[in-house]
Amino acid sequence: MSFSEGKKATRQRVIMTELALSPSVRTSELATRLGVSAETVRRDIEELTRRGLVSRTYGGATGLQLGLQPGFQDRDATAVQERDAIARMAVRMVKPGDVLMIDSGSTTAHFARALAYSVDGLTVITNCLAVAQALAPQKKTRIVFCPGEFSADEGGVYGPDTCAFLDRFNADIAFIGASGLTLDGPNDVVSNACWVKRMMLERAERRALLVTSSKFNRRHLELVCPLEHLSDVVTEALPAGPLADALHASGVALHVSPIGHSGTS
Amino acid sequence: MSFSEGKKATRQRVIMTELALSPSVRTSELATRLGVSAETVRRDIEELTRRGLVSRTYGGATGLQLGLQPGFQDRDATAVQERDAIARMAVRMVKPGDVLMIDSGSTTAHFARALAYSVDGLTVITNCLAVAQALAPQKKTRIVFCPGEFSADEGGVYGPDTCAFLDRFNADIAFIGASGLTLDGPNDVVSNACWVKRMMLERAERRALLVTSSKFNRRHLELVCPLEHLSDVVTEALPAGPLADALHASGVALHVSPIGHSGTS
DNA sequence: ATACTTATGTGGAATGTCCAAAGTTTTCAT
DNA sequence: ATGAAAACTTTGGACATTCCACATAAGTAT
Repeated sequence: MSFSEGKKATRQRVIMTELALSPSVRTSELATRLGVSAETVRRDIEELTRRGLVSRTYGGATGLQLGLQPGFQDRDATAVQERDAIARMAVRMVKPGDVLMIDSGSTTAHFARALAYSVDGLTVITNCLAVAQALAPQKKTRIVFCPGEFSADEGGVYGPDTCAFLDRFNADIAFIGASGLTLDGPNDVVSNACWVKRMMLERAERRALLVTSSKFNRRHLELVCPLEHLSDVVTEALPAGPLADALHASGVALHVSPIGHSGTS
Repeated sequence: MSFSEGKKATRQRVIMTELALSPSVRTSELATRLGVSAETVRRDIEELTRRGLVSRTYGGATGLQLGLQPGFQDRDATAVQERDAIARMAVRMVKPGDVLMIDSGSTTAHFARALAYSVDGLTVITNCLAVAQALAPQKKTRIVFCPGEFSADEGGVYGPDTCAFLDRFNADIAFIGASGLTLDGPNDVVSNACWVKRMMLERAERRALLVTSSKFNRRHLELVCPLEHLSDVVTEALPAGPLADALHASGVALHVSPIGHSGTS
């Protein structure tokens, strides 16, 4: 049983630690600090870069943008325009003084950003780090954060504690996201997330789903709830075929916000 | 009526934008892209660095650690070396598998970043956004987040919910920060924060205070606890005079980590 | 216009970085 | 032990970046 972990691994761990403390490191400094040649450090950095843990620069390396969580930000980078459009449309559902529940997810985080400087006097209950962060600068918004186990992939907290906590509150509107939307209803990959969504829906007067049209007809592990449980769906393109019919039949209010109102670089 | 904002300002804005998109920029590339000499870009970067907006590197610049709130950030920008030293020292108190409670604050956030890639298999209970964010990429760490009202200034959650939640757990070590440290003990400006700190101290085996020496003998609104309640104090310079005596008399283990072991820019 | 401050460009010396090739040490399986 | 592979250091030359002093340009107030 090896208790040590190999010199290379140790070195690279030091590099990562250093990088967590300051935004950039220099090859030469690391070399002296680690007592190895610059070439070795270069190789280490090269390897870490290949593994996607750091970003190489001339003369050293930098950590990658924090909040660039693999699962989270990946999705966040794509479809910015779509999410913008949805966010803008969803903001119009909110009026000053409302109590909102906002689910974790990249679309809902976008929504929170749009909300921050648009509506005053809100109370927002969320399990999502990015949402809290987005709303934080707006002092007139009260933010209640849920307890739970933090998941880096989702950028939020989950678990029984989260659900039990949510159960104590009443909200005007719940805004949730989803991995997919089918005739059955919204679904998600992660079971824990489903429970949180369900709880939010249960405790809110209006129940809005925020999804990009790319999620239409995508079926994932677990169904969040039947379509009829939703009161509103906000998206950026008209659904077609059976899904459109099902939405209509369920009495869901459909908010469609075509892209292209304001260019975000 | 100036509609434009001056060439320099525009240039620097471009630099910031570029930096928001990729973790680092190169002087040479910016120079050609902006159509100015490298010397000018260098001067721009230098100025941005002085303003605390970017961090200069050899050959370019990188953005600074994201995820730190404004009020938070302000304090964080200062005394980086001190906090680094403290963080490194504090990390040595932690062993794999420990259960930690980490308070919100800029020093503790720094500590969390240092911890992220240094020790495996931790469970961290925290009320601080930045701490969760720092630890998130390290998959082997379990992060439990407290409920509560989110305070943008402090970058964490507070309130009765927070305290009640903490009361359910037992930890090996609690790491707390403070606004000041006097003969009486650690104190803080914000009453809510004090309660959280107290609760953490109460639920942990070892009780460590992380403070920069600039906090010595500073008296603020509320006393967190008497000196004797602490088991460890981690700082970067030896306290002097009565404070030193008091610490010694209280049986507190003092960990001093002088600055300058590893030059980080 | 003139004087003054601020921005920007230029050139060269000093220093730092990169890369590849070759030599040395360490590690490890047999 | 022994040989082979992996890891590391060294070396030297090509190239990039920095720094500094000074020249030039642009903008501002008098």
